[in-house]
Amino acid sequence: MRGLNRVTLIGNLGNVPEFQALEGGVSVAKFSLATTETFKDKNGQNHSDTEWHTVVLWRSLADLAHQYLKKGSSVYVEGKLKTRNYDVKDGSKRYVTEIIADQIIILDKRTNADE
Amino acid sequence: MRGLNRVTLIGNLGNVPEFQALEGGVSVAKFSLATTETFKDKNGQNHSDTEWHTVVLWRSLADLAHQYLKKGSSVYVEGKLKTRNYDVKDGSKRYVTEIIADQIIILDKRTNADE
Amino acid sequence: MRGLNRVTLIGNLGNVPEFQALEGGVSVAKFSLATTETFKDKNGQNHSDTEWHTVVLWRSLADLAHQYLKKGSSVYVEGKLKTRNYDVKDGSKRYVTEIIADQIIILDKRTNADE
Amino acid sequence: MRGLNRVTLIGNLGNVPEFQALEGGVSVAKFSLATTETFKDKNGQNHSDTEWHTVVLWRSLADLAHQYLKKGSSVYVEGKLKTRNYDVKDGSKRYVTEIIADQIIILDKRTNADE
DNA sequence: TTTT
DNA sequence: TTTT
Repeated sequence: MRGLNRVTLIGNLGNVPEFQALEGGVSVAKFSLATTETFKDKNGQNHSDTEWHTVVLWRSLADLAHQYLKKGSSVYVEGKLKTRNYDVKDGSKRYVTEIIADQIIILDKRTNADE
Repeated sequence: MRGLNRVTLIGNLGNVPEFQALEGGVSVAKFSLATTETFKDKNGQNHSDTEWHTVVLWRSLADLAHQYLKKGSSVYVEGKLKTRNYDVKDGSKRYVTEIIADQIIILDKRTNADE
Repeated sequence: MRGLNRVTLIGNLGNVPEFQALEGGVSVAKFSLATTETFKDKNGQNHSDTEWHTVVLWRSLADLAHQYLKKGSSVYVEGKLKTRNYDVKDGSKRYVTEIIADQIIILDKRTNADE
Repeated sequence: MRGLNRVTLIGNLGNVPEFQALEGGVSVAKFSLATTETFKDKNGQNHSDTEWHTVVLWRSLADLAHQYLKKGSSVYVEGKLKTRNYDVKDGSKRYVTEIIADQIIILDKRTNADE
């Protein structure tokens, strides 16, 4: 291994995972994950800051997400950053950064995959 | 703490850090970091995949980067993901995801900050 | 920063946190944390492996643990490894490795510190 | 995945890796790794604190360590904590906590495995 | 026992 | 000693 590209998140899903079964039996899922940070400002006031992440899961992780995660679920996600580009009509390019998951831990009791 | 938003990278700088001393004595630096992953495909062929990240550093970390990092430097970066949006002339919005560093370790002997 | 010493755990408490208010207003807490790994063996059988860790918390983290964590609580712990030695009656030394926490996230809804 | 048990270290080897080829073609290596933390005390004095870790590597990671790491090498190690016990002559037990590596990145230019 |  |  020569480089390291790792992301770890704990947060809540902003939507039901979008799930697709691709040709060849491969499945993909995608969801938005909110991570919230709380902090006190210099005046001692509590604030919170929410950051939204796009999480992409493949194969068995996609199936797991599809089966057990719902809007609001709490989850630990581990993966890597990947920036994709796509073309837009006007001929320019757009970039989007996603987290390709390689591990998840479902943190809600009720929706837990081991039940 | 309620959420977790952490990125850890080991890679090489693609450029000299851009450095700015803002009003009020605050400094910022920004650089591109390449993380390279090597893997064998199903035919046993070696491949490598490079991902580019935008790393932003504030205050003393910006100063450290400015002083000790150069193009090609090897560095460990720890921070959090932040997606900013900005307006474009045509009235639409663009999004860019950056890593806001909160720790770095310089991994090159010759440029080491502790020398 | 020149070195990195970081541990991240998600698991369940094996006991109520032991809590002590030391002289000078400093508090300490300590608990055992079980992390469970599940895996399939070569015959496809499911197995699980539990590892026990000693987690030590100081000051406000100790207070938080004391107030919100109980036996069985699910928690994310981030900290560093520290090996202490102590003398035994026979004149020899014993070593014990602990995780000194610097962040925790309480993962149970019901005992959540933010409620 | 239900639990998380992860350690990440950046430090220097205190010794040449001890290497063993076990029966059945499996290899193991073991080394001590020093992680050094530097900090300023309340009087502004610089201090450093070194922690020693026992790192165990199996199979291809053992071979890699054997071939490329030497005393003083700088390395990134990722793995999990495992506490083993062993019996002592007087009938009591001793415990030792080790890091079982599952990834390493060699950080010295000269000894780099990719050269 | 390492490194800067 | 925990949890699913």
